[in-house]
Amino acid sequence: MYAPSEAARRSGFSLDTLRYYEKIGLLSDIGRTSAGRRVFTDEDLGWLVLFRCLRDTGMPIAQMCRYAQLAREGEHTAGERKALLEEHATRVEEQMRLLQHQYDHLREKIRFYEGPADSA
Amino acid sequence: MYAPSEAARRSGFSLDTLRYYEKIGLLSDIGRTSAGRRVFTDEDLGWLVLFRCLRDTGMPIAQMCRYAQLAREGEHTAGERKALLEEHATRVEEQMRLLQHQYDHLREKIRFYEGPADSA
DNA sequence: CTTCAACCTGGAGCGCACTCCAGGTCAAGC
DNA sequence: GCTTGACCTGGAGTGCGCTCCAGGTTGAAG
Repeated sequence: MYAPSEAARRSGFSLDTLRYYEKIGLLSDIGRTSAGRRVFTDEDLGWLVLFRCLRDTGMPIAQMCRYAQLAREGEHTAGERKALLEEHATRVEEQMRLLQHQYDHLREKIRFYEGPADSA
Repeated sequence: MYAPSEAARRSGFSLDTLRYYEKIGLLSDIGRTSAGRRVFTDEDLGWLVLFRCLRDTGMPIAQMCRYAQLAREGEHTAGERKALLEEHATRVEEQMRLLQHQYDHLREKIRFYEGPADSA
């Protein structure tokens, strides 16, 4: 059981972002104290860790919502969920290749500044 | 000498983006025909390739503007420009590490769907 | 000579993912 | 019992990087 600030700290999302994620239905069934304050469980934290992973790899929020929705629908959507993650992983691989490629370019550009004269 | 559409095709930026880059001063001194149409040189294309590289690696436009401004100021800013690129390269390395890390997480998550039962 | 696609301008609009704000509630420590 | 700070809500605002639009011009092809 974690207070909002603790959940924010552990997940790396801001308090506002946690509230936002609940508002748009990405997080659901977040517990509340009698006074209405949110209480995050370890399971909620697990979701947040997943969302962190998906966001850091560039998945749009709409797609995360879709994944979360599927998970709520039950075990029979496991195949679809897996497919969704695999498609995403493929896109991430593409992204990594591009990033590596452009990084190499960048390093080459920097080398121009080390050797002979250059401009631009 | 390239027409706008050709420059767009070769650089991977849209026509609107090329115009936008000129408007904000990222591109400057783009040639014009007597009728006012843009004419891109090989040097301009070289800049666009660099901008493509920097954008793809996540550099904010403001920083690219700063780099372009330095280049316009002359050879004596070479050190500063190099430093700017190196700092950026360092951030890109960080980004690559994070991406790889989260990609590994993602692959692990996918493996859960392959083996025993799982949810979430 | 007409047509049509490519181009021009200034400025408005958009999509995304938050982020901030005002005004209010509540719990714990002094 | 009062202060303080973490929390609540609904809704407005922000920053980034484009993207689109209206209304007009140009120039090569048929």
